[in-house]
Amino acid sequence: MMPARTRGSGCYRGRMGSTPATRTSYHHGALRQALVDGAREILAERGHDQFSLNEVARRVGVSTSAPYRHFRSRDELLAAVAEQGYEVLHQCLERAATATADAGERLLCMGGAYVRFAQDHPDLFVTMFRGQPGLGPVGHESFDVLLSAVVEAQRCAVIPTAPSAELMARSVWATVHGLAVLSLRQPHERFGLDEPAEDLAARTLSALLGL
Amino acid sequence: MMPARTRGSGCYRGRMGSTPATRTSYHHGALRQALVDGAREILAERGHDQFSLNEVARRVGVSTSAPYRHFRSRDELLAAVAEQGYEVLHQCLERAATATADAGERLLCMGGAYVRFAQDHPDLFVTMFRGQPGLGPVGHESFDVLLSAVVEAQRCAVIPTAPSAELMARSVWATVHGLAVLSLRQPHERFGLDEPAEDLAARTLSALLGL
DNA sequence: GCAGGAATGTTAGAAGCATTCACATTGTCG
DNA sequence: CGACAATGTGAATGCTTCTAACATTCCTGC
Repeated sequence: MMPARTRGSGCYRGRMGSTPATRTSYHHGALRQALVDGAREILAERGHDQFSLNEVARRVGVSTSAPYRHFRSRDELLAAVAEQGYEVLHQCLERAATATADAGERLLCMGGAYVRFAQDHPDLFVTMFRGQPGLGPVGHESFDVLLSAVVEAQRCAVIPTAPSAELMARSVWATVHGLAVLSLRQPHERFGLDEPAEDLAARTLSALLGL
Repeated sequence: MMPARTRGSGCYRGRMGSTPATRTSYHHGALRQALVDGAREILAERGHDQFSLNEVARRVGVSTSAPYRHFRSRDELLAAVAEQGYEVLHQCLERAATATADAGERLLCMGGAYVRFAQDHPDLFVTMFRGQPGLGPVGHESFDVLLSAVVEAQRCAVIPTAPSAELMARSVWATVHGLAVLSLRQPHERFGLDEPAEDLAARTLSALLGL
């Protein structure tokens, strides 16, 4: 009944908000992505410890067992969120990488983009680094973007060539990662100074790389 | 009945292992600490996602509601674990700080101690940085140890005095924290090189501080 | 020493969550 | 059009956290 079946994907006309969405057809149409989005909402609102798969289902307007048609487990949904996070991060890094022609400044921009990503999308950032260890394939792509920038900077001799590019990239990643984590945790605890985290990243990276 | 009541604390004669401990008296005697220890065991074995307060209680050999006499909630037990972590970290940092007289080398030792702490006690480390934001009071003490070392190194002019000591300490903390996190997550993924994380820390900090 | 309250532990149970299974509805393809 | 795959539902299981009423033990003031 109800001739509303806009062919699979897209026939979902619930509200974006947090009220239990109303559906017009038996099938949702785009449940998988809706679940990921709903999960992100809840993660952003209540944090990981309060996260509940049942609540995601309720919010999306579907029975609590429906998610299992798309994800084997609650953790797999969170993994999908993390994967989306790696994609967004990858885009942020690539945008930063192409923002400037100077190889040294490029590294600073990328560091800033990393911490800004963490602050703009804490739900994604926390999810990415909470689950099981290991980068997804897209995580490796993100690292490659950084690695290329380091290689290029070494080629231009704007940073020392002393440790290998991989080691140096790892140091850079670790540094900005630490900055991102701590900036999320202790907003400005103890340091009244509210230097934007990206500035702090640029300063720290400058020192680290001898720029 | 049963004249075994070695006066409160200490009358607990369960095994250290993971089998449900047997108790001889009604009262446990040192339940609070036993719960923290049990929690650490489970965290080390199964990780945070599998952590269950009920299981801690079972393992310690006590009913599932007994923990609530000592902790208002499951999270409060985890907070106690985190607090213990900050104490251990503090000791590690102080030991490293007094290991050498050279102000510059001291900073490297402390960085190494930080990542070694994370690797030796991942249960504590993860718990400390998983819960609600903010350092406990003991966390601040740990930071103060680092801050003092930076101040001293600046006084000896072995590191630049350019950014304030607080900012520099924050950079150092962030850097070693990032190294610790990533070393726990990607053991040696992608880098066949298995440079001990402490060496990586020393190298990275040397570059950061211009040592 | 002993009464009685403060600590501490127990049992039973409410409410919520993850997961599964049998079943219902719908899209799709021959 | 008719079967089959995909997708969603309802009910049930066994876990979890947490509360409430009750039991035992410690300890303190008399």
